[in-house]
Amino acid sequence: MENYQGDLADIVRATAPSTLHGTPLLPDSHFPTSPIHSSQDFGHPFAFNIRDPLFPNTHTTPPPAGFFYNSNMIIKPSDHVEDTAGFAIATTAGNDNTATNLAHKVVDDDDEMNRPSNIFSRMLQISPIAKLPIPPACDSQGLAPTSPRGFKAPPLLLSTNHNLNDSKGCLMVESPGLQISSPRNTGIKRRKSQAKKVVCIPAPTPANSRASGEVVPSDLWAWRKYGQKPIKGSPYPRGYYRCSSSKGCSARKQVERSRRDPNMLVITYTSEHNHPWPTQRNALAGSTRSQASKNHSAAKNSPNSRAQRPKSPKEEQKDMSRETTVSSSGIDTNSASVKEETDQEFGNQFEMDDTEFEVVFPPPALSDSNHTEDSFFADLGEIEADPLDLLFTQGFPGEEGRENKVMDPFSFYDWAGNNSNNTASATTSYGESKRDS
DNA sequence: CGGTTTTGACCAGCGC
DNA sequence: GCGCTGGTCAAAACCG
Repeated sequence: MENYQGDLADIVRATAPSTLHGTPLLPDSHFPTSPIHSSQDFGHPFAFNIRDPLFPNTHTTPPPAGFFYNSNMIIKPSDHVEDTAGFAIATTAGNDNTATNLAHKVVDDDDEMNRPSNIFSRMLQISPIAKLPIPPACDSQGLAPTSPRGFKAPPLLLSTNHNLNDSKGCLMVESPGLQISSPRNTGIKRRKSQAKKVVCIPAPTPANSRASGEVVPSDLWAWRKYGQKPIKGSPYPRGYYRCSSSKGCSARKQVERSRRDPNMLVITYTSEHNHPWPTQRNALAGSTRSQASKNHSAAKNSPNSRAQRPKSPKEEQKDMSRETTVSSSGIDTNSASVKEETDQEFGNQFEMDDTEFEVVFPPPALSDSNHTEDSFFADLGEIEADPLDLLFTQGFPGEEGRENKVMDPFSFYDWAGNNSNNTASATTSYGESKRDS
């Protein structure tokens, strides 16, 4: 998989779970042996003729399974998709990337569709024909139906704005309960239409959250936070990150919690990386602040202030604690619940223009986490036994600091930044030099 | 010292 | 044109 790169790869690499139901996630050949890719590999994430970390299926070479890549995020016009999706990813695209095209391209490889999924693979899926009750999911605002399991929500509409004949073309998911990015539907951003990818993922554990309660899902890209804003209608602020792996890289992402389901994160990727994804995170300065120190810092440095901090760090922490149940191993058992319960697929039909699609979401994280915990950890056992575990215990070539560290299957959310056990921070510490000062 | 995060200020898009 | 809102800038603080 020397050809793929990007967020997915990052996550795949950082994600230990490699089996589900005892099935290997992917052939070894699907795993990258090197994080370094040819220059052609780091093109526009939204172009379908090049390798897109979030849309591996659009490429001729089978992408590595797992997470985004694992076909898990599938938009498929008519075929029934049995595979499970990792996350819902809505992509805005330019020119020929109509939703339909997108859909067809995305599902080009049926093998990918049927590839077994990983532990996260069922968190949120898009598949064609399920006729199931819709579980909580994210919209562009991270809105998720708060309905209990079995709740039947209105159909989702995934459509393309055909009024835009250029890069403004947007893939939209429209629904009272789900809605993914749109130029005019200004949930994420309303400025110049920009290619975006919206990804919903389960929120990282509090261990991976910042003192403010902000969670920082991470990938191999190095992100530097450059801003945070309170979002109207949402109790959670949105964090703004830009790629710090390379000077001049315009890749950015926005991270915010789902309003209705705080356990879900909505990550919006904009622009593209113009460089290979980093082989290592070399800069630790400012990036390895321990949670404790962060808490301290936060407490010390956050005297005020504006709505960016709707709650004090402590309050946020409390909230986080309430929102997620963390096992002694630091694993978010709510996520575990999701993982476990997603065995029952929930679907929701939507359409993309004249093509019908279906989004399958994970079931809500139920309160009876105890119920799921056992099975979850049972699955962890599987994970640990998986050969791919090597990838996460020994790391990849060139990944100093990761070797010999058994990664929390959820730790991919933050490879280090906020977890002192890890040495690198996905949201920190890479190449971009400080603004000349 | 070089990197990050924090956060107040500013800018720009959009609706009215 | 104005106000609202989201996105970005950049100085200061912080960390290893």
